[in-house]
Amino acid sequence: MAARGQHYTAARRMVVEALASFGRPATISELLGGAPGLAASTAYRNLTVLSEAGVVTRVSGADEFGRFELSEQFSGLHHHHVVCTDCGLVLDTGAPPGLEAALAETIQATAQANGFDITGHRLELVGRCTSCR
Amino acid sequence: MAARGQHYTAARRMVVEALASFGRPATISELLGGAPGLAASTAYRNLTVLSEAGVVTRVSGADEFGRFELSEQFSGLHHHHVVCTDCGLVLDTGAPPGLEAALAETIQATAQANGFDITGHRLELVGRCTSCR
DNA sequence: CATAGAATGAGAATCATTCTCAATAACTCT
DNA sequence: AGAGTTATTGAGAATGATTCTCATTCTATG
Repeated sequence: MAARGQHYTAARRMVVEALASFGRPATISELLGGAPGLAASTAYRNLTVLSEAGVVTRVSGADEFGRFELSEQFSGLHHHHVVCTDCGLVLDTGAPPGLEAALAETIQATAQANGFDITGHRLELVGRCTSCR
Repeated sequence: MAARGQHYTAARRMVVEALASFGRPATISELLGGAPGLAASTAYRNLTVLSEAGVVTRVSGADEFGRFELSEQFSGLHHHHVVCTDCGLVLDTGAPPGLEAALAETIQATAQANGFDITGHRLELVGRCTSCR
C-alpha cells in the first residue's frame, strides 16, 4: 500500500475490517451498515483503491449490486461462490483439489485457443438458498 | 413463449436474432447497434421477459454493464466464458468433459454443505485479451 | 512544526436501467 | 373479416447505484 504512495487510513481500515467480519462477499449497503460514520463516497473510492492495490476483490452475483470481499491472499484460502438466484445472497465455498486440477488443464487449453493471458478464474454455483426455497 | 401468454413479436425476434449473430455475450448498446429502430426501453423489457422465459441468459463480466446471450438450449452447447479484466470483453469457450465431471462432484458436495438447491454453474476464466496485452 | 501530497465528506452529476402511460399490435371468438 | 380483449411498444420521466467535484482535513516526512 505504502509502495503505491497511498496511506492505510482509518477509513480504509474500517472497510477492510468490516469486510473481514462478514466472511462472505458484502454489498455496499451492508458495508456501510458495518462501518458506522463512513461516507458512501469514501467507501466507493476506497473500494476502488483497495481493489487496484489487490487487497479487495469485486464479486458479481445474480443481482445488479456490486459485492466485495477480501482478496484470497488476505482472507486465507482460494475459494468459490454459491449464488442465490432469488435474493442474490453470495456465500463462500471450498475449492476441491480435484476440481482445481481439472481447471488448470482447462485454463491451459483456453489460453492457447483464445490468445488470452489468463490470470485467474471464478466459479459460481447458482441455485436457491435455504430461505428462498 | 405462447405457453406463458406472451407473443413472439418483431421486436423480440430482433433481440434474439441480434444476440444470435454476435456469438458472444453482448451489452445493451451492442444490441441496440445490431437492431436498428429498437427502443432502449423495449430492449430492456424484452431482455427481462426472454430471460424469464429461459430464452436468454444474463452474464456478468468484469465491468458493470449487463451482458446477454442466448441460453444454452437455444445456442447449442454448454460453455463457459473468458473475461478480459481490462476492456470487459467476454468470449465463449468450451466445457471439457473432465472439468464437468469434477464440477458435478463439487456441486453435489456444496449443495449438502450449504443447503442450496443448485441448478447450474458459471465458470469465468479471467485475464487479458489479445488487444489489451 | 511546516509543507506537500493524499484522503475525506457532502452533495451534485452521471448513466444504466426501470417505470409510466397513451397509442398500437396481436391473438380469440364468432 | 370485425369486435373485443390482452399484450406490446416507444418516448420520456424517474430511479438508484456509482462516480465526480471541491473545499477542508489528515499523513508522512524533512
